[in-house]
Order: sequence, then C-alpha cells, then structure tokens
Amino acid sequence: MADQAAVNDDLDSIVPVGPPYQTPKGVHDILPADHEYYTYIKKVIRHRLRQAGFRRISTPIFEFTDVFQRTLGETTDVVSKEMYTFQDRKGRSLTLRPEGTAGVVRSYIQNNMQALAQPVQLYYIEPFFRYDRPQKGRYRQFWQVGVEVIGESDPALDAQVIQLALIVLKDLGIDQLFSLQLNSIGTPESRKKYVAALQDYYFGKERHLCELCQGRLQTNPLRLLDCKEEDCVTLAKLAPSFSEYLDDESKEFHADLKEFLDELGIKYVENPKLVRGLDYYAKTVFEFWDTSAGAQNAIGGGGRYDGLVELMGGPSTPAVGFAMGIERIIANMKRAKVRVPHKDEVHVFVAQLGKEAKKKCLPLIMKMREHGIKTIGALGKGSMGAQLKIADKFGAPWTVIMGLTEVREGVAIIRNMSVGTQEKVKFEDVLEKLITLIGKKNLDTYHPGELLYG
RNA sequence: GUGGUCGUAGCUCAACGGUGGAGCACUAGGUUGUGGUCCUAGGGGUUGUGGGUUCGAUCCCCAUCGACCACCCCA
Repeated sequence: MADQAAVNDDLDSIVPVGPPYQTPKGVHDILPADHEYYTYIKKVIRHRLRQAGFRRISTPIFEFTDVFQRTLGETTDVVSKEMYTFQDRKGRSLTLRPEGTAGVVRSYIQNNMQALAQPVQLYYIEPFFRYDRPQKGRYRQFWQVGVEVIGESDPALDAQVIQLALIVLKDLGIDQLFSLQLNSIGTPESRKKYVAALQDYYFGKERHLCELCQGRLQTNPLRLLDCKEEDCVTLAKLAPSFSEYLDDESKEFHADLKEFLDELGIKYVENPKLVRGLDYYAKTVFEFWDTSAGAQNAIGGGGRYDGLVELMGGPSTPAVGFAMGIERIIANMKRAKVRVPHKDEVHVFVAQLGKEAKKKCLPLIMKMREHGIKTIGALGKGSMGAQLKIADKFGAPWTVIMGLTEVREGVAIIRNMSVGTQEKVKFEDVLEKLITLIGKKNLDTYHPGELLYG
C-alpha cells in the first residue's frame, strides 16, 4: 500500500498541469463528423485536377531546414518565426514543412522531372506546420491543397491555375464568398530596384513611421505600403509606385493574363498592394479574400515562381501554383450552410434475439454489406428495446428484427424507423426488399476488379 | 510575437465573496419481443491547473495551460 502511494506521488510529479493528456496548442483531432468534409473536398479536388491532367504527389512532412530557409526567404515571417525546426540524432537540422511549393520543387529537381513532358502538373493534399498564435482558421497543423505547374512560362497557365482554384471553390459552393485579388510583382530584378527606390524614399523619414514599419523598412519594405497607421498611410501615398519600376516583360505578361481571365469570365480585383509572404514569387501573385465584414482573410493564394527551381540548384525553370487551406474551406462551407453528403450514415440496423436468430443474421448482414447496404448488427446481448434504442441512435432508417418466432416461420421483420411501421418478409426476400426500400442509387457499392495483372 | 475576452456537469449556459443550479444529453423504471414521443426516478462537478488574499473564493490577485478576438501574418 505504501509502495502504491509512492508510485502515485511519482506520477503526480511528472504529470503536467491540466487534464492528463490533451492536444498541444493549436492542433486538434479531426473527428468523424469533420472527416466527411475532408473526404468530400478531397473528392472534388481529385476529380477536377485529374480532369486537367494533374497528378498527385506527396513529399515528406519534414525536410532539411535549408529546403525552406533560403527559398522562402530568411526575413519572411514563416522562416524567421513560424518554423518547427529540430535536430535529428546526428545533429542535422530538419524542419516540419510550413508550405508545399519548396518540397515539390526539391522533388522536381531530385527526380529529374525536367526530363518529363513539360509543364509538369502536380497537386497535393497534405498537412503543414507553422508555429503561430492560433486563431479560428489558423492552426499549427493545417491541411492545404496545392497545385504546381512547373516547366513553362505563359500567362495562359497562370489563368488556368486560377480557374482551377475557382472551379474547386464553386464545386464546394463557396466561390461567391471570395474575391480574387490580383497583382504583378515583376521580376526579382525590377522588384529589387523598386525596393531600393522605396528605401531611398523613406530614408530620413524613419521617425515618422510606426515602430513596426521601421523594422519593415529593412526586412520587407513592400509591406510599408499597406500599413494602417495614419502617418504611414500618408507617407505611402507619396511613395514611388511600383508600376514605374515594373519591367516591360512583366507588364506584358500581366496584361495577357488579364486578357485570358476576361476570356474565361473570371472577375478579379487589381490590387497593387498585394504582396505575398514568401520571397520566391515573381510576376503574378493572387489571393482569394473573404471580403465579408471588412475582413481580408485569405482562403488561398499563389502565384508565379520562375526563379525557384534555379535557386534550388535546378535548371532555369518557370513555374506557377496556388494553395488553399482546407480548414478554412470547411469553415466557410459551414458558414454558407453548405452540407456535405453524410456517407457514414448506416442504412440498416439488424436486431436479433437468441442464438438461432443470430446464426441466421450473421450471413445476412454479410450479404447486405456485399450489396452496398451499410449495416450495423447488434451482435451482443441486449433486450429488443435496448437494441432498437441503439438503432435509433445510429439514425438507421430501417431495422431488421429477428427472433425465435421469425426463425421458425422463415421470415424477418423490416421496421421503418421514421414512421414506426413494420412488415414481415420471407427471409430469402429480405435483401431484395431492403435494396428496393433504400434505393439502388443510395447503395454504397464497391467494385473490386480494376486491377491489372501481369 | 503584442494587446484583449473567456474557461462551471457530456453539450449550451446560470449562481451579490456565504451549502454550485437549469435545459438538453445519459441511466433505470412505467412497457417480460419494439426505439424515437410521454410520465417518474436516478447518476453525475476537486468550478481548466497551481499558488495567494480571506473566517470563508466559481467570484478578488498572481502564475500556468487552453479556446477565441484584434494586431501581425497568411492557409
């Protein structure tokens, strides 16, 4: 007894505050109810991207830190404060991926995808990790769907990528909630010139800037332009405009893109202040903004990253892509009251009393499932009342009831749970009867046999 | 990373510094082969956690964990 107490004391000393175990800050379980959203969203994405000739890729959840560090930009928020970086047992620095593009580009180079037909069109549906203060729609582990088109430079590809994002949003019933924000940030060279001009302009005016912007002047001068502090706004109004520095090629590219978007009937908002948080973007950048209630929350975004493949050691290769946050998609579907089919709901509950009935029910249940009837059987003990109660909780629209009487008569009872009526059906007709009641199109059928051998 | 709001039963929420309650949910019975409706009864809580102030703390103070909001940023 004394030993037991000692053990408990030890346990007390190692258990952290709070309940014994709970998820760390900013991460959560995806429970069955939400998985119906994930499943449906994945289904839409797979279909739409397959139609467009995209193939799915998964890269590792962690990479060498370098994959992200230099490519996303040392001074970006993501790299400077949001990465989960750790050392493995041999002291190598690894990082949980905070975004998808860098890993895909690494894979493109490592697997010699430049040898494939270009452009290479890839998509992914994967979890990502950022150490940030959580909020609704902002978590430390989150899922993104992303697409990358690598190996060709043409504004028509940018237009297609944007269109794909919109089709997916439309299929999910939430395209109307967002506005497409569009901008061109030019080539790295023209941006460099512009940044220098901006810094020039702000030189000597630092003390008029808010504290935040004083830091931005060094790290990310483009952000100075959309600060909301009054003095910063005033200064930004007189600052040199990027259009003066935008190179001709980027200008032409952007004009073509807009023409293509018009042709596709895609509406966009030209937003000269749109800047993305990662350094690898060039020319086209875009985001989908939730504009309700003055919010500027993005559900997704992307752009062109022509220099990234080369930066990562591959041949000079143009590319464009986008990513959307699945948790944010789900939140918006709920906000818009968009329901997803409840594929998990069972069709039939099988209740039985007695061993003989159970013997008859087991093969019947198997046969029902083979035919696509989602079936749960009460195979344990329990009174008829208890079993029906369970059937009710599962929300099964039909219950098959078998007792000794039915076994003797060679019948089963099929009960309509919503109305409360029931009928006796010959045992060998039960399956057919249920299929009729449920409706062929509602069956959850699975057809093996697509495999090819040899 | 900065500022703020909040944390009470499984869920949604009450309770002036003075014995922690309600609705829903759950369990059992009314109903020995019939659920969901109805009636009756019942079980449930170290008030997130750890300290402090107080005769006494769900309430006041500090710390910590978590959720959310505004920044920031983006998914």
